[in-house]
Amino acid sequence: MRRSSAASKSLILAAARERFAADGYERATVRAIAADAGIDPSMVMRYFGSKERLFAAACEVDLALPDPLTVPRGEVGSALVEAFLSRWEGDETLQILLRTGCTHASVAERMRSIFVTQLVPVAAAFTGDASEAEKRAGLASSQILGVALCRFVLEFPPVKAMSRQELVAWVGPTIQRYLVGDAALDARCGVRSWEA
Amino acid sequence: MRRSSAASKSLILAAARERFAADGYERATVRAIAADAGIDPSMVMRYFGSKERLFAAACEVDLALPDPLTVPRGEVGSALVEAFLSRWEGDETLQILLRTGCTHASVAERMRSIFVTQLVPVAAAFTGDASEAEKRAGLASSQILGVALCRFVLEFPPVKAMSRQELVAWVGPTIQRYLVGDAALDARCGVRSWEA
DNA sequence: TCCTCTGGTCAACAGTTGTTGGCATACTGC
DNA sequence: GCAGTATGCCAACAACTGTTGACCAGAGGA
Repeated sequence: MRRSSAASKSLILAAARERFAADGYERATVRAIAADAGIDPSMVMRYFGSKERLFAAACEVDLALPDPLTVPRGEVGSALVEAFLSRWEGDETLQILLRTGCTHASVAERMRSIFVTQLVPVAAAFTGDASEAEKRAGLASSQILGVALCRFVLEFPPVKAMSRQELVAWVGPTIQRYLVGDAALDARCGVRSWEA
Repeated sequence: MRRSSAASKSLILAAARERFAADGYERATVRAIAADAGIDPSMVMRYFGSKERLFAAACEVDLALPDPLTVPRGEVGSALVEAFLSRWEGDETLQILLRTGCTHASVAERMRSIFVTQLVPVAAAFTGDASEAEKRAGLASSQILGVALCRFVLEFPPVKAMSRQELVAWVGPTIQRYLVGDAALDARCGVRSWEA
């Protein structure tokens, strides 16, 4: 009895997260994960039942976004970008979701539900209209996921190289406009109003 | 001799594009592609040599972006968004690249090179500084790829449901600011200047 | 007519995958 | 001491993968 079962389990989980994040679902083989963890493949099955359930365990996530009501209205955009970057750099979970969500419908579905339960409420704090809140949250997601994609997954050199402050300075205002900007004003006279 | 070899080849290619776009590289098996095309798997190998070369043939792409000098300076953003949406809806190539680029380093590399050769020049038309052009092109990419991701791949309901004009109205100004906005002014007094 | 060339079918290969069951080993409680 | 249990290793499984080569059918020129 070298390790406790809990220790083995978390070893496997850590290795799995790394592999899933780096290679995606199919190419992260149970054997490779087990080898990384220094554990027999059969133990993976014993502890997690199947590869699919191991995957599910590997990508549990809570965005832990800042409460929109605790930050000044004019800084929601940059606060969100900050929060997302931290979250993204903190562990590999979001990378796993993004990488595998592109090819696995069930993971995409999961991302959609995360989006609905965690980002839509933020947008809803700034508008009474539920459908508009969804739209605004969707736009904000597109920009945030796009940054994550280019910076952490595709690794576009300039996006990867930009400092965090620089990124926040550029992208924050975009999110700000999407979330609390005045759409009507935008439409009327060209965008100008997300500082509101 | 039922079909010409060219006809078979393009049948296979069409089926391959669909499968790669829907399932990604690994789960789009040669057998499945061949079955879709109504052709024996061995013919796929005969015509394309290997699965990898079939994949390469399936995702040749030319963005055909508008020449930035032919559109009014104030409309570059919306013109680009329009162009990208058309390109994206036109065929499955970009979907293949995005879906598989998330898990395959070589495809990601290819996306990076497409980015450098096709988007950076657009940004460079508005600034003398090469490194700033890269940065601006990177930011624009992040927003454009993010929209594509949410609309065509992850299918976030609100982003998928938005009309094209609506999307252009929201996202166009963002791209405009990234490409031709005044960064110094942004930094000094809050963003306000991408109409320039 | 025969021969050849082209497009197509079929069966099989070697390797890898997720998954399973049996067997050894060490620790724990009696 | 012993039995029971939890942990780990090993070999094997069936299924599936990309890929190969042998063989067949029919068209077209000699």
